Amino acid sequence: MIDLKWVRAYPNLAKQSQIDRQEDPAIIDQVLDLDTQYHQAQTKFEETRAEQKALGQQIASASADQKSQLLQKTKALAETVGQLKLQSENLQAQRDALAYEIPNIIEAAPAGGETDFQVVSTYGEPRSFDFEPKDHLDLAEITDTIDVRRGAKVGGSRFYFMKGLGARLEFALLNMAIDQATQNGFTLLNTPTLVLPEIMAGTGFLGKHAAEVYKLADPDDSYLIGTSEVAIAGYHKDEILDLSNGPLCYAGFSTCYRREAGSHGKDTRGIIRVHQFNKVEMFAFCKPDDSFEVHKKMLAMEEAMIQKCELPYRVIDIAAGDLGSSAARKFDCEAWLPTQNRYLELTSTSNCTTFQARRLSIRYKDVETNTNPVCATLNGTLATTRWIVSIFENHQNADGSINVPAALQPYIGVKELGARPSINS
RNA sequence: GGAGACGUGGCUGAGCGGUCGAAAGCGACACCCUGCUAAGGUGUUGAUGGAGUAAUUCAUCCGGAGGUUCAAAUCCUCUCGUCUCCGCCA
Repeated sequence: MIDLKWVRAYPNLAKQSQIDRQEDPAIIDQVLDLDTQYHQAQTKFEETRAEQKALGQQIASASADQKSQLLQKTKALAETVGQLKLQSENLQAQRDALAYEIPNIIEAAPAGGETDFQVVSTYGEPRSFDFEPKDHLDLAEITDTIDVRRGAKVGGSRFYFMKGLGARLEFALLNMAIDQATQNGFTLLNTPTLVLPEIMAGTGFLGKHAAEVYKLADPDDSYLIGTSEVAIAGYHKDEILDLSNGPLCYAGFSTCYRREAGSHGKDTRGIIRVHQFNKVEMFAFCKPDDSFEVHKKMLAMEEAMIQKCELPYRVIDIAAGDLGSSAARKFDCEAWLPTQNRYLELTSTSNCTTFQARRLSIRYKDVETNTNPVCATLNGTLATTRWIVSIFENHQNADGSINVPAALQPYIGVKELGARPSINS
């Protein structure tokens, strides 16, 4: 949720943020109007309630004949108090419901929609092949490392089996990510993959993108997480954190589930877009002022990982209109995909500023001012199953075998994923 | 899944329906004393929201949600969580 105090102070900036996001700016005035109404109602309630309490005190020490008089008075007052309370609560609920719909205030992101991103940097050159490169699915069949057909038989479309060295490569990648995260001071967390509704709502995934999330059927009301970001954000729900030693950084490992509801026909081949995958995700809780620096660090760690995998890539600054509701700013790393002649998103790191923490009531102890301000949260991908697509395509050989990047070799124990003799011959 | 116990402030732990935002202890912080260390003394010490330049002041919060009452941490109902025993089981 956005900071209503801030919106009250800077309504025009809030409106500009909405415009940059290509959203309706009128909602700002609407929410401020409800906020004013709520405060008026609340004040009225508090005054009346104070009166009621004062009278109540008198009753305790009143003599018998005074008592019955006072009781009559307070009974009537109690009813008024009840009504005023109800009015105030209704207005508050209305205000909050509206405020919940407002996405985070953007932070220096380029204005515009999906195609208005800015390229921040590029690294490496797309490899030129002296043979016709195969796509990751053909390579998967040749090396017998990913079984999409049987995945569909068992789990339906967009499911797959990682097999043999393919499965090993996945673990290798994730383990390398875990090592890098740990070496950078991130604490490893293996998280729940089912979470309660309030956790899902708190991270901002139940707004407009609720259709992307799996929900369990009736007697159970939990959700399957689409990223461990959800679980880690919830990890410190309702807590006051000690950030005196710097940001609290976690690396969450989890399986992730996505319905991919709005993406029929997109990336249908292979494992680029699937319902289930594994991911190591970075997550940080920090002071809002530190969030920009932490954001840079996460981006740098993502780039280091991709470089270890020896993939050509670029970094883009996502445009405001393409940001999720929680993010104030987002950088994606996209690796080159030779057979599609385009870049494919491998990582994404968002600064959610105080948006998630406010919803989840996560604060930190500020010893200087002796207050507990809301903290900022950030997240960033460190490695996923999807990276294998890019590794396959960029490191393939003419016979369909795949070279394992040097940095990954210690984790998997082989230098290449060999072509199957039956297909090779 | 069945039976029972419990859920209070950073922690431990009291709390008759009104004077309880809540005793006490610990911890933390400040100051004092003591020639180091250690110990001792005194005081301060919850959060959120509103009003005020401010001192201050009002309201709300005792797992959560309802209810009874003029008044609820205290009574009632439901719910969640923790622990113990049993059943089942990776």
